[in-house]
Amino acid sequence: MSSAPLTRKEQIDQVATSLFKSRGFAATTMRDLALELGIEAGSLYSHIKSKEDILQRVCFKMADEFNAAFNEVKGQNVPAGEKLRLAVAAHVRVLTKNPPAAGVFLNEWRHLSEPSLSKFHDMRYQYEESLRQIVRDGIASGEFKVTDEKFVVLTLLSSLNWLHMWYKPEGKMSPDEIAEFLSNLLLNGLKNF
Amino acid sequence: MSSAPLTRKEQIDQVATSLFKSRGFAATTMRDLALELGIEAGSLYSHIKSKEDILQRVCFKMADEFNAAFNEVKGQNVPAGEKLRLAVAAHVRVLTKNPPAAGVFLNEWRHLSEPSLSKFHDMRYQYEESLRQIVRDGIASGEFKVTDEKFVVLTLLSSLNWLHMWYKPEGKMSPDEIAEFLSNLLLNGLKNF
DNA sequence: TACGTTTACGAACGCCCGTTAGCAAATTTT
DNA sequence: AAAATTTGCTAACGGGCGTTCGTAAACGTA
Repeated sequence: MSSAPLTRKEQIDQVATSLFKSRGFAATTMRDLALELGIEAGSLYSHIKSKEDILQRVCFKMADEFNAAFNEVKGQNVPAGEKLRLAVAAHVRVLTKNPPAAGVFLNEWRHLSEPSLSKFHDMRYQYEESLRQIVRDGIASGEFKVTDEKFVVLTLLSSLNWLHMWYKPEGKMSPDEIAEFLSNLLLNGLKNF
Repeated sequence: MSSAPLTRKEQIDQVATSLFKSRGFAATTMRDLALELGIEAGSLYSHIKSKEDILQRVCFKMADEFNAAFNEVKGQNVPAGEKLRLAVAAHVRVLTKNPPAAGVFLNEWRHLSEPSLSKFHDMRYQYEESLRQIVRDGIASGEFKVTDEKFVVLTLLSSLNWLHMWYKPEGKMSPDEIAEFLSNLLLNGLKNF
């Protein structure tokens, strides 16, 4: 359970991520960040290219993790309901593994500049589209009674993506239990939970 | 259907709200705002006290609207499921009546400074607590099978509060239809919609 | 016509921002 | 031990920020 030794650059990314999440990207200054690390602001530039450089690294690293987790689900040959359950679990697992990075990924991506911003948009669209496909399959097979798969996926992601706001690793529910709870709630509803 | 003539101050609030929502509070400059209004930055201060002054007005005005809409639901003597349905409808109605203001209320409140920030936190806690009470009543009466009312309310609000991100007044669904869709999804689930 | 109010201008203020440059320790590699 | 690399400092840059100030048109009202 020992953590690998972080390079200075990784330390910077990590501390910046936590500041970006709690104060926002725009409201976090390089001097704040340096102070947190016990060095001077100018010293940061021995390790990083720019402030946005950090943001890009965090955002695309998280995007990769979401995709990797989801790709393991995609291939499986199971009913839509079960596949959605697995997708939710994968999503929750990534979200809870690194809540600060998840927060930056979800809320601060809009401070990316082009062409990173467009690339980010594209990746997110693909991810959502894959989820919509699962819901469409469930509708086609009669498993889901709903008709508007866009609306369903938006609601699904919305309810998942606030998790990082209140999730605490030391809380009483594990990521898997959270995933199960959310799956049940969304698939069966409050009345038939 | 004619709109009342806006005072200059109300115009400023309105334009600022839309900028705060699309660019964020911190990334919106007074010079941006002035440009949008066709005046100089200094001229703004003939009408407003400060940049945060605008933010406060938007946030607390929205908070009042949420409370007002919810208070009409609170008093009604109906089963928990029905009451939750009404609360969702009320919430959606406020959310969709002014999406930019809703966006600022939901995402930019953290740029409030004390004591406004604490006041805001308190109001939101009260709102959430009222929702939790409905869920608790539903659990006590056996109407809801779930056990963790905190989790339920967090998920409920999460799925509602992203509405402003994609809702367009000219879209094919009315606020009431959206409310009904969301209520069904949350109460009955994807499988029994 | 005179007067108070509303609305706006344009310049400037003090401050903070991201970033750069040149230099010097410290650390690692050879 | 020498060389190369990593890490950090101090000082400063150009620029943008929210805001203030004194002034002046424009406007509604008497």
